[in-house]
Amino acid sequence: MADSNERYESMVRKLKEHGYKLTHQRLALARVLSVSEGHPDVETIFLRLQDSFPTMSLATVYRNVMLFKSFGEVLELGFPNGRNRFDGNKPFPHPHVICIRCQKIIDPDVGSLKDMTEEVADITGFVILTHRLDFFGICSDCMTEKV
Amino acid sequence: MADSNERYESMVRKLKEHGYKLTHQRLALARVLSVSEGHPDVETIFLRLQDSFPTMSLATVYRNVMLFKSFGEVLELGFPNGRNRFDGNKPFPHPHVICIRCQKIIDPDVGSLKDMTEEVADITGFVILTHRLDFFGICSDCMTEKV
DNA sequence: TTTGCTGCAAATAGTTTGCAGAGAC
DNA sequence: GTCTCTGCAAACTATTTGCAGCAAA
Repeated sequence: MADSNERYESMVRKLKEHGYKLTHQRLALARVLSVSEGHPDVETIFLRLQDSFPTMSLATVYRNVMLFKSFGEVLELGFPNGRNRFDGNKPFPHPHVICIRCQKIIDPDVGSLKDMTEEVADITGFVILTHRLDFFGICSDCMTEKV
Repeated sequence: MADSNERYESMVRKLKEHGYKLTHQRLALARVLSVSEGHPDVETIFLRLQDSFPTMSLATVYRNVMLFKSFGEVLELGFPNGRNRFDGNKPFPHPHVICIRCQKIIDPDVGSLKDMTEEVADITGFVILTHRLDFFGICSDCMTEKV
């Protein structure tokens, strides 16, 4: 896991560089995103912020998560069920392993896709900008649990 | 591309095996899905069906695409924007290359992810059931087009 | 003081569901 | 003739937007 203080500083720097105001809400959100324990969805981020920031609204969470995403400071993982999840700790493409029972998401340390990306570019004539690789399965906790 | 007649027969067989009725709507949908030219979204499938089937409703498309998906006869590609797309021609995990300008999706012929899947299972302790690999970029048509 | 930001509530868009009539077998 | 399926419209859910008041700089 990346150093979350560095991540936080980077987010704050991007706000300043782009001329956005440093509101309490944005700073609190940057704090939560920079840790991003467990790849939270918007609801989870909202709940974590309410602990320290009771007046926070959902709309503000959406607006500012998207703002940080536009700076490349947050990676959005979209899902068909509409509960997208966010990673502000490692905001660059990397593989995910997702438990289809408990929805846990972890980051495995595996080799990069650089070779395959080049192969795909050669074959298809696309200019490849990014990628997404998810493995779906059942985590060991859920495997040992009674049904 | 797989043989679309074989795919169609397979879909019809699954309907019979599971005791579902062979309605005109389901057969027409199976025909469209078995070709799946261009990984259509629900709206596109709906429009294609209306040519030959003017009374078709969107709800019926949704219900039956999901029915075929439950048989493993259709692969759903979910996207954060909510316009999910479907592949009834190759309903098993395979890489996709997606143009972020024109939304075209193509299937590149690249090596499998078998080795990486095993590596991920070893590292994480997950039982890996499926995966998804998408490359995002700009296709050659869109690259040469004027902005 | 100025300008951008937040919170609220209403709007939006894709998808799902309840129900009465239609159709497969 | 029976029982599932369809079409319609309303419901649902995550997200976005308009707007009036608030707060950062």
